[in-house]
Amino acid sequence: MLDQRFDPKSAEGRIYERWEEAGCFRPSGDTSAQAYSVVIPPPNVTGVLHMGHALNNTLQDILIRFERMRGKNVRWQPGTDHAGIATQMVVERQLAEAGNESRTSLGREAFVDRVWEWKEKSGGQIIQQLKRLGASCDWENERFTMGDRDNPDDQMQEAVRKVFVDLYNQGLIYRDKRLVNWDPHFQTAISDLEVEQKEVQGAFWHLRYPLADGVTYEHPIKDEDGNPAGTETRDYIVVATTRPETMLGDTGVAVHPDDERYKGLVGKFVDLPIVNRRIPIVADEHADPEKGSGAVKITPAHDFNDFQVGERAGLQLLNIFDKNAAVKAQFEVFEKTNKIKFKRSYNAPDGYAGLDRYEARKKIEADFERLGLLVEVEKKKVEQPFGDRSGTVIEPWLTDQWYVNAEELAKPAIAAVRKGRTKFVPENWTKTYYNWMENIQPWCISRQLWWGHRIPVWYGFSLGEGDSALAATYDVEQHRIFSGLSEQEVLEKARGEYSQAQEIVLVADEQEAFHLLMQQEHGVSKVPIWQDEDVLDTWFSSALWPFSTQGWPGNTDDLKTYYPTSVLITAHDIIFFWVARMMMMGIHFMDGEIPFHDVYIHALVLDEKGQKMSKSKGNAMDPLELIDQYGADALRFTFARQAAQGRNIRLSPQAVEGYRNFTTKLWNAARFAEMNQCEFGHDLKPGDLKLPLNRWIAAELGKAATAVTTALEAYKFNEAAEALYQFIWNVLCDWYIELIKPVMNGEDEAAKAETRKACGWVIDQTLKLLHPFTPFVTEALWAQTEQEGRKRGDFLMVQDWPAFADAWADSDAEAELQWVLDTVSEIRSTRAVLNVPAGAQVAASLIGASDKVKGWAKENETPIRQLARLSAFDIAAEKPAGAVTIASGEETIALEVQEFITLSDEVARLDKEMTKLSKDIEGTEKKLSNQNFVSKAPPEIVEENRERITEWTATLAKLRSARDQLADLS
RNA sequence: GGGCGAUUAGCUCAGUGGUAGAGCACUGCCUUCACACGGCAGGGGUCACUGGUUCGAACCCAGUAUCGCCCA
Repeated sequence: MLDQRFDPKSAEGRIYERWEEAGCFRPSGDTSAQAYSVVIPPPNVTGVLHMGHALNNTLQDILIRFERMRGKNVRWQPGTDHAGIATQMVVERQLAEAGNESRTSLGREAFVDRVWEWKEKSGGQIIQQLKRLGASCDWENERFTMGDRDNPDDQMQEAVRKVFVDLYNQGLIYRDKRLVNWDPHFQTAISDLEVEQKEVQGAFWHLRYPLADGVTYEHPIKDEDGNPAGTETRDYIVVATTRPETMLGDTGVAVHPDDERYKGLVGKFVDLPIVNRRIPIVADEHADPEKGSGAVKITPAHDFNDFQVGERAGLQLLNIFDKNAAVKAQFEVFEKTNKIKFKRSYNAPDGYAGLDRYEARKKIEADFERLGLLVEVEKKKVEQPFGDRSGTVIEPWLTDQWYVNAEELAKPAIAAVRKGRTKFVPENWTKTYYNWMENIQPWCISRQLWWGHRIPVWYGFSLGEGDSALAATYDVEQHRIFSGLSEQEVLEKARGEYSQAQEIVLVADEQEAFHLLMQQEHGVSKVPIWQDEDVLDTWFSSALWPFSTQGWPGNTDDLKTYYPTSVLITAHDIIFFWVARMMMMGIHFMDGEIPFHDVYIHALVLDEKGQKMSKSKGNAMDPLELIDQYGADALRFTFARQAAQGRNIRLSPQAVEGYRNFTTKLWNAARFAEMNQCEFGHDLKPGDLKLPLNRWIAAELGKAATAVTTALEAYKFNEAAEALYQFIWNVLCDWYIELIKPVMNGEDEAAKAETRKACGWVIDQTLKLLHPFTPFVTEALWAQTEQEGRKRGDFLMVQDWPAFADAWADSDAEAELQWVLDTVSEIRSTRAVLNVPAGAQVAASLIGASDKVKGWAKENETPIRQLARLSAFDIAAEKPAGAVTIASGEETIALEVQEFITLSDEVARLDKEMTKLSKDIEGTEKKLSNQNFVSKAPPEIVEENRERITEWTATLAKLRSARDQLADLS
């Protein structure tokens, strides 16, 4: 006997373990079956399950379970991402908490060891949390983007190295000195995507720059009302800036070429205060005459826009900050002809060296004030770039980094979507994809971190004439570069580059290399080479996920079977970071084959008010708490039910509670079936059922099955969930179970036997259909409804998907039961409107029905009487005196409720119905009298309208006559 | 500045040319033998606005307004 309710808390964990032990999550390996594969968006190894993960993995699991039941050879590839910065941050914080040890005091090797230790111990807790959600991943094939620490030949690592080396050899990865987004907190470069522009309270500093060489000009001025009031002679130009401290690195002032005010100044110079440098005034369209004074200071080495202005105007680049974003003691001057080259350096002005950028800002303001050159400080909201991980303000900084030529790789990736080889669902995301891919910038892939894939590049000095140490070039740009899959390979390459007599020695870094070289006073016999100290952007390895997880660069069976993957399921905030890059890498390295056929972009999960959930806002809901409270099934069904394409999901605990109630409803339907000795675990074929009632529910089940299947094939999770909800609650429970109660309590043993079979079978099929959505409660019911002599055999999750489509369609039974349902509903409604006591048994009769309907009435007399609470349901020739009538088309139902009702209620009921009908009839008549409608609308639509009018008119006539009789009575 | 999207019942949202829907909330009745995490019945909407296309528009087109997100 089933308990009264399902207890998710005690059941879910057990069920999951049994699935896993039985190997239910492994691919079937059936090579004759169609392969279906999905790679999980690998959560950060530091991650904890949040609502986004929960939704994302629920949707994946629904598809995976669905396709598994459909007999496909399914692999859901799980794993985690090493998450460079995030993980390094976690471990650094732990070190700080544990004592005073820092990353740098520990040293690189020891620190990386610590991170691995952390990863083994506490990393990947999110995997356990995914299991609580019910995710049926192929855990035995779990992957980590950093591979196996102890295996130098690890394939995940090899994949990364091979991709880098191949792209380098193809000229698609290159080293360049450019402005990067520098994160002063982590002291690393980050990519454009990792920078968030935020509006913050800031200010505009209006500064006077004195004109050089005694130049003056006439500046238009305005009076108090803002009207032009002539000009004044100025020997200075005013610039406005949000970052006054960067003036130390100014190398020009720009004005708009069409700005009449400054036309005469272009080509002249200003004497830059404090640093006392002469810098030119140039014309450039970047200067906006409407903003501030219309003149802008140009700091090419510390601002992306200024960089471009500098390039156009041929200005020098002046690097004033060190890696902490503090003022350098020595400013470095760079020039760009075709490449940016170091020229010389000179001292920072007195008192500035070592100041943090914000301290420098204060000092600049004070100094300008002192010099009488500060016009005003205007408080203003300004956009500032922040590192998405560190939260600190990003400093544009001139450094050497590694870049991927994304523009080149994007071309085939764009074409693949254009040709429809990869489809976005919903389709409108393709525009977002194109928009970004067609304007893609070089991808900065090097990071000055320790946790990540080390860049497989080694450097050596250029030795120059005579191979003497003194002739060696120590300029970074002159270094020789060796890229290879292994140290072995790199040593080989280096041997080829240097002279035969020299021994190649691997050293730790450039400094050590330098020492080694300097020890060799005469000819160089030992040539040092050292590896690049940087690691790769985390997304570099995630970009390979669809093929690296399947064994590439090996030519494995997995790769052949599961690549390309069937669908990628992810949220839109990751299209650029991940989807686009997988497209680029997949196509490039897999002989032009796309990484996935479909990309399903699901909604973001917001809180009840439509706000993004975040820890800092304190509005984050914990999926695990909801699972504890309502069960994983309830949360999953809520997601499915709300996962309509193209909209965000606002999640409320109330909704989850509602769907928990739904699982309870199902549970109790099964409980009812069990109590009535329904038979589970057998099969039925169309034709096996005789009773219209059973044929009807089989037809309804078939319709639901078709709806669920088509919806899931089209990624319409909400429609699939809705079809199931409706079928289970509104059809199976509200009607079928109520209708079979009289049968079960009746004397007709044959009918009982058939109904027991039908009911058990319908519930079995329902469990299958519902299983992808609510795997736990359905699996529990499957197990607990196993009966003697009818063994379930295997788990529900590996049963065949119901594929009876329309085989059970049965128009006779459907028409009959529809009539029964309508009849019961009409009687109930009339009773309620007339305030007939719910418990009262009243007599009813059917008048004017066709022979067919009379047959239906006889056949279903008992259930109708029970559901509508009738003492009798007879067929009569005419209405009993004083009875209330329900008019519907040709037939009339008379209810003998005189004793319970008041005349006014009945008048009101009739009037209300008549008003509505008259309005409907009028509208339809108007439509039909329109010649254009009759001649141009499809004939079936016209016919439908005609039929409606006929039926409504008949009903209205009956209502009117009932109303007339009432009027007579009163 | 560019792009994408939204606007439908009190709330959250489905609904891509043929009589406006769901869940929740609300109202009335019901301790009916699966379920009160329940049953039955009911109220509630100029489908943001203005034009257009069409026999017919929540749906297609153009514009307006408001709100949101992404990119620069």
